[in-house]
Amino acid sequence: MGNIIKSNTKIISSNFFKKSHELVFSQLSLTPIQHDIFALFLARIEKENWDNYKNNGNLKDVPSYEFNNDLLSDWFQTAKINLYSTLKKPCQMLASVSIGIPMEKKGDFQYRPLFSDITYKGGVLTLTPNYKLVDVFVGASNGYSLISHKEFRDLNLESSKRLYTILSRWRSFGRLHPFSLTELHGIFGLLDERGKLKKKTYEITANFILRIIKPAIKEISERDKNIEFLIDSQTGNFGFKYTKEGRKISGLEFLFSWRTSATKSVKPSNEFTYFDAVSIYKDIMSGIDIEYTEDTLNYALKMIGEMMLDKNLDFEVDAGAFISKVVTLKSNITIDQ
DNA sequence: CTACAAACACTGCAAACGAC
DNA sequence: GTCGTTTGCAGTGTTTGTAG
Repeated sequence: MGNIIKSNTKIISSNFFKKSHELVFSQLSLTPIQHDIFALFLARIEKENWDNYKNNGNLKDVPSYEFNNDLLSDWFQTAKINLYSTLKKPCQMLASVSIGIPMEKKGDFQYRPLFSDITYKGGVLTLTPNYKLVDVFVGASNGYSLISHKEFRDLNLESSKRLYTILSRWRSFGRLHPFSLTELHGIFGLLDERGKLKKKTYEITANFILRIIKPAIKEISERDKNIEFLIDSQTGNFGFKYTKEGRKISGLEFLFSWRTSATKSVKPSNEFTYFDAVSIYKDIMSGIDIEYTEDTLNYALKMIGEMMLDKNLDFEVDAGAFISKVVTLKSNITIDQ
């Protein structure tokens, strides 16, 4: 095989992995362990691994990612001797999992397999992603969720992992707008390519709340002490509040607050990289409702000149529009305080 | 390290029941 | 009757134990 990204360290160096906006909202069903395998891959993938392939289009330059059993044992919180049992079934299924790509035209659909190859041999797991999904994996256009992988792995329920991803997306933003039921169905991976519910159980809202929302909130609150869920004083519901049309539940709002914001906890602002600035630029320009610290905004402003000169970016940098948005965001910060 | 199987936990579904 | 809640059951996924 061609371009193997070796696990040159026995640990994943960052505390976080990035999940692109496209991935978060794509149609993809995974079991809890499959989520962890996928997270392992996302924690290791870097845009630069794909430079050769992108330049010459040669499939031999599509990277594979290797993980040794020390790392795997830590990642899956199981003794090395159990790795085979832990990984076999989930990997076997994962090799045929495909992702539904959102299409412009209604009635069209497209699926692509996530991985082209998954091998476990001599205690080494090798993941070869589908080269057609690079942009989805590295998040070419939109923002991303910055997810603390330790807590993500600690969550046992699939729904917890999904909710945690969403809450991480708004980590520096205290209050998230209420979601409609349809939006929630999408977030929890319950919709097919036509936007219909895949599982008819969840047409009944109560089942959805009882089997998905409540357990997810409960588990996250137990595992991550950095997040605090609040009790809805009217109903006593823990961590969420209904929005209703008449007496029918039409959506809900998660009631939570992060004790630390991602921008503060990832690294101090003097350690921001150029890549962080690009991500911040994309987030702000796509109009996603995030609350930034003043340091963050200042840093992104400082890098805008460099971004304009960067020929590798796959989008046009509009410095004027960006600066005016940042000025507005900065004035909001001072109003709030 | 690999293989399989039993025990256990979770998910999806349906049906019964209660509040309005 | 409609919508929300609770409960039981069967199928699937995960964990743990045993053996080669």
